[in-house]
Amino acid sequence: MSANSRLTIAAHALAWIGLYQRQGHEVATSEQIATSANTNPVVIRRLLGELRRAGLVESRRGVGAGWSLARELGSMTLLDVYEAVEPGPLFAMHRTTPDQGCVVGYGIQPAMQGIYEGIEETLRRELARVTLANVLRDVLAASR
Amino acid sequence: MSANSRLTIAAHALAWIGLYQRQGHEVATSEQIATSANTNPVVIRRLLGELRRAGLVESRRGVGAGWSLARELGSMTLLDVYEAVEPGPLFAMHRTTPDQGCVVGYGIQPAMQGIYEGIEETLRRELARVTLANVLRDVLAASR
DNA sequence: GACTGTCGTAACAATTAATGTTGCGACTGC
DNA sequence: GCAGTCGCAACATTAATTGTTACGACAGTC
Repeated sequence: MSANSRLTIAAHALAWIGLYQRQGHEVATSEQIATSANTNPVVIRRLLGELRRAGLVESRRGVGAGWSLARELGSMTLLDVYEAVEPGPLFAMHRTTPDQGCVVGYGIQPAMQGIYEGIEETLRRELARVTLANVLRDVLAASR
Repeated sequence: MSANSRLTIAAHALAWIGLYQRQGHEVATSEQIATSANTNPVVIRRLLGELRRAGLVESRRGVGAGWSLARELGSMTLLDVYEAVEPGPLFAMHRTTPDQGCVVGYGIQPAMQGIYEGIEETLRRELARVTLANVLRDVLAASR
C-alpha cells in the first residue's frame, strides 16, 4: 500500500538523536541524521520540523546548531510521532463523490467512514503502546 | 496518508452487486457499478478481477455478461477484500537502505519490521470482524 | 454465420503524493 | 566579519494510483 516511509524515518531520526545524546553530545545535525538514514538533510529537517511543532524535539540555530530531544524517549510513543507526521486518514474515500441518486452511492461513504474510524482508533491504541525507548532498545538489540 | 481508495471502491462494488442480486438480477455489469461509484468501468473491472482471483466474485462473458457474487456477503470480511486488493504492507521502510555502518542504520529496519508486524496483525483482526453484509446493512441504514 | 454486448487486457495519459535537490536568507557564537 | 547550520521556498524526480482508449475474446441471439 502506502509508498510512505515517514513514520519509519521519523523514528530513525529520534532514535539517532537519542543515542547520540546518550553518548554525551548536545545536539545532532540534520546532516548526520541524513547520512545515517541515507537521504537528504532537507528531508530530515522537514520531518524534524513537524516533530518540533508537536513538541517532541527542539532546534538551535547559529554556530553549534542542531537538534535535540524535547522529552525523554521513554515518554514519546509511536502514536505521537504518527500524529505529528501523517496528515490524512489511513483509508481514503472515493476521489470523486459517488452517484448520490443510487442507494449504495449515497450510503457507502457514511458507512465506510464509521467502520474506518473504529479501525483507526484501534491502530492508535497499538501505536500508543510502543515508546521510542522501546524502538531504540530493539535497534540496539539487532546489532548483537 | 494513503491516496488509496481501493478498499473503499471494492466494498462499494461488492455491496452494489449484493443489493442488485437481492433485487432478483443475475449479474451486474462493470458499467453499472462504475456509474454508481462515479468512475471508469475499466477501473471496476480491474478491481473485480482481483476479487475474482481471491474467489469472492465470478464473471460471465458474452451476451448477458457481468459479475456475480461467488459467496454470500455474510461470509466475506473486509480482511478478505483488503488482502485481495492491497498489495504491500501498511508502513514502508526507507526507500534506500540506511547506513549499515551506523548502529541505528543497521538496527532500525529489523526493529521497525517487528513492531509493524504486530500492528498489522491487529489491523487484520479488526478488518476480519466486519463482513460485507455488515457494510451493506450500514449502507442501507444511511438512506433512512 | 453475422451481430451485439460485455469482459479481459494492454498501452498510455493524467493526477497526486512523497521524496530529492538546489539555493539562499536568517541566525548565532566566535 | 566569518563559519556552520537551520528555515524555507521553489523546482525536479520518482512512484503509485487512477483515468482513458482501444481492441480482441467470448457467448448468446437472430
